[in-house]
Amino acid sequence: MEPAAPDPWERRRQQTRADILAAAWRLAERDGIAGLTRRDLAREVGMRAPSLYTYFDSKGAIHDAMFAEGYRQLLAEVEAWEQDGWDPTDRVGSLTRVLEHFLTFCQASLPRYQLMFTRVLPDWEPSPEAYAPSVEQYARLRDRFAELGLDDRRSLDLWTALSSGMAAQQVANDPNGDRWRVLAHDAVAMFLALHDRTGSPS
Amino acid sequence: MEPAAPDPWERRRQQTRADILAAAWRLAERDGIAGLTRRDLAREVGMRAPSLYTYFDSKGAIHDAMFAEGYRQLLAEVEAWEQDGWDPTDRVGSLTRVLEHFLTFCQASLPRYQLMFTRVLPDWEPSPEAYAPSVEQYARLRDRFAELGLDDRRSLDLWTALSSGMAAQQVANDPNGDRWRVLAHDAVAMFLALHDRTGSPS
DNA sequence: GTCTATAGGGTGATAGAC
DNA sequence: GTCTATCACCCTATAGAC
Repeated sequence: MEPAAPDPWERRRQQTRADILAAAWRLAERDGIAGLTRRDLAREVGMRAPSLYTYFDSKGAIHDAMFAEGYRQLLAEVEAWEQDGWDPTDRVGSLTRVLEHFLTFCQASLPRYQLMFTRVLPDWEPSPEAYAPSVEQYARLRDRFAELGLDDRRSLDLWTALSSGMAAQQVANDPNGDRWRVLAHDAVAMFLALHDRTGSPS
Repeated sequence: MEPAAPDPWERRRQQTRADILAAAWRLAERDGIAGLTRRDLAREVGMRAPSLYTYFDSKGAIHDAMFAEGYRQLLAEVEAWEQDGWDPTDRVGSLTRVLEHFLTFCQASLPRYQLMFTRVLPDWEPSPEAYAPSVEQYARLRDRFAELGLDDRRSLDLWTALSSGMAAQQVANDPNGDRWRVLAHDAVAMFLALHDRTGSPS
């Protein structure tokens, strides 16, 4: 993200920031994303709480960085999924694989899921900069749907509701299982059946 | 809920509890469900914060009471919806009306929606007693689906994912509009199309 | 630059006087 | 039952030593 700075001071600063973020994810896995406190985080990296201000202006800035990191990871995984198995002539198979991968991604880290897709943090919302990758993700989805011949907003809205709903149910009610993930194929089949009959939602 | 107690002291106590709950909903509408504090709540009912402990053992107990109240309201509305317009011979129409009503219910009060269906409160989850009406609600849904000939868990899981996902999208992205609510008919049509073709999800 | 120490304002919760 | 006083914890932020 940041331009490569040959400045060794800047390099060290970025390294420390990365260390702090890694520690933040560790603590979030342990205590929940909302249980992350500056004191704990500082202790985890061997600092005192005020020293974190050198690297992050506020607690919100830490959440911003984690949020952006989550979307970078999602974007990277989406590219990998598409590399392996995206086929516009096989709509059912392609969408099913994407949905299954998405659910797996959500299950892989509960705090990451909560941070990216829910509003568990009452006093924080992503800054516009942190939000940008999320918008990019949506634009990418729209392009892929256009490839499949699904280019109306209603179809996309129905898909986001379906996929986000399945993720929410899976994470909340069967976090370590596959109760909803195994329904991915059915979900995609019914979604596409609607469009195959009428061309687009009535 | 509580057994009718002719004891006037107990009556007055229940009245005060009801007053506190009403004030809690007022403040939650104004400040968000997570912005509800005991000090504000006490001031709203003309008390000091510690006095609330006479009526609610903890802040969680207040959320419990609000949660249970929300499900009592939902149950009452569901019965009204079924009174007016439930017809097992018209599956598309019946489910569409239920879904539209459900989305309207979710939009009617953001704090109620968040309390009942999301986990915006990091340090609270409903007690088993408060959770009971939620289980009852699910059992009722299962019965109604059985009436429609949809009696397998997979169908029910797909439906909960679809309906909760639509509610989440509507509330989060178009809280005062109908962007997802107008898709209710399409959602139900595609859901039932899957079952009409195969009898049940493959 | 990085740290210690500390301040000021929130929160939920409790002890004990009245 | 209701109050005052207080505790423990969290947050943000700053002054000043090293």
